[in-house]
Order: sequence, then structure tokens, then C-alpha cells
Amino acid sequence: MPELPEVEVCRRGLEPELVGQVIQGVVIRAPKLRHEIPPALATLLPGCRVVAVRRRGKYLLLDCERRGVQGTLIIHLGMSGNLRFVPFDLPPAKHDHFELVLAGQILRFADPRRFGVVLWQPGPPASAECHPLLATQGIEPLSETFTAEWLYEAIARRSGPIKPTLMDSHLVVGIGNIYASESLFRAGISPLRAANRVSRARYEILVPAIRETLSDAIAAGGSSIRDYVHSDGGAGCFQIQAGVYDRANQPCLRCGGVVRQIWQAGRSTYYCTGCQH
DNA sequence: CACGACTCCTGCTGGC
DNA sequence: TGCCAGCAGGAGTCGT
Repeated sequence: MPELPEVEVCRRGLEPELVGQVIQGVVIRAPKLRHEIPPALATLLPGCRVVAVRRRGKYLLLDCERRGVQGTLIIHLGMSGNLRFVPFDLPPAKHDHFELVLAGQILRFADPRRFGVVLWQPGPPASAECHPLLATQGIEPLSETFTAEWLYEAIARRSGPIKPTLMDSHLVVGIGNIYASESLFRAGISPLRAANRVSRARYEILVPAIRETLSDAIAAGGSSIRDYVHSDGGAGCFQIQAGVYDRANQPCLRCGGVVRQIWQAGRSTYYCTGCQH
């Protein structure tokens, strides 16, 4: 599921249920995701109050506190991860790897492909950003500092194609394979064009296109935020009709041209040969 | 530094 | 119907 919008929708679903809650217990079933889930969480977390649910890129950050001791639970959903609130008596399924036991329910993390991450960073909330996985994260595309000017300058020495460049989380966070294609479609820019050969004027179009693509997706998920976290995640995420993604050989909804599928950096890319140059 | 290839893992789909 | 190759919304590491 998770690109930035899905993670943000997930965060918004978690926040009202989690903030203020005291963690009663922890269950670790799969020691090894992308990294081992720290066994120490089983003793660190019980008794902790969740004081905030934040997002950095595609990482969820649960700030925790217990009598002055602070730390942040870092969760990444990888390709196939999801978080659900479930009742105590729902037996765990095959890929349910981790859970927080709360007062009236369980927050359960499932991830079939196990590309996800559950880690712990001790210290006050601000120190979470110092974790090696987070310290190198790029700019937030929905922040006010993400401007055409910023992107144009940042990309000056990037000669690779624009689409995989936009997906580099050390440059800009949160733009995954779907929204990279969709944003470029909205902006009318070919995914094959070298990043540093996109004109300044076209970045003025691309940056708002990225912002609108992401925020439209959040808004679409937002109509069923509760459902998203409480059910199996199908509800919110796919309500946006894709312009090009997964529409190979179908007519472009804007110009009637044909949507083509190509491969870049090992990932599929979709674009309209008629209106993206 | 920047880039592409490779890697981790399971599950589903499409073609035969 | 069954089998298998290929692909799936991420991202770190390594070699060039």
C-alpha cells in the first residue's frame, strides 16, 4: 500500500486511537523483517504512553514516554505492510509479526513480504530524526520549502531520468512508483527525460503537480480513515482513478494517445506518449 | 558523487 | 486444471 499518502492516511487513523494510550504489552512473532525487531521492545514498551504519532517520509514515528524515559517506535510498512486495530480474540494470521496490546484492543502489524521495519530510537522525539534510516531522508514534498526553485537546484547534477530520480528518498521523500508516474503525467513531462534537462519553467508545473497528486490521494483516503486502519486497508487507497498507472495500452484520458509501459531502474513506469514530453 | 544492478521476501496473475 | 515465470505500491548496499 504505502507511498506517502497511504502512510499519512494511516497516521491520521492511528493518531486519535493511540495518543494518550498506555501500551499494556508487546508481541513479537517474526524476529526478522528487513531488520530484526528489537527483542528489548517487549520490556521497553509496556507502561509507555504514546504521546504523538508522526510521519517522516514513509516512516511512522510513535513517540513514547514512561516516567521521563523517552523513545520513538519507528515503523515502516515496506511494500506490503499494514497496521490494523483488532479485538483481543482475533487469532493472528500467518504474517502478523508484531503487536501493541492496548487497553481495549490490539494494534497489529502484518507484512507478508517482510520488507517492513520496526525499530526503536531512544531519547526525546527530536532524536528520532537522528536514527541512521531517518537522518538521510530528503525534503517533505508537502512542506512549504519544497518549491520549484529548491527542486531545480537540488537536481542540477542529476543526469538520470526524472522518474527514478523523483523516487530517490534521499532527495524527496514519499514519492513511490505510482505517484511518480502520476505526477509526471499531470505535469506533461516524459519519465525518460534527464532530470537536469527539465527546464526551470517545467519544475514550476511539476512541483504543484506532485503536491496535488499526493494531497488528492490523501483526501481520497481521508474519506475513510477509520476504515483504513480498522479494516484490511482496501478502502481508502485506491479511490483515486489513476491517469496512467497500470493502464498499459489503454487510451490516455486526457489526449486519447496510448499509455505505454516501460521499465526504469527495475520498476515499471507508465506514461502517455501523446502528452508527456 | 551519482547511477544501475542486485538483494531481501511471499503471493498473485497470466500464459501455456 | 495445474504449473511456473514474472511482477508487485521500498530501499539499502555495492561496484563502477
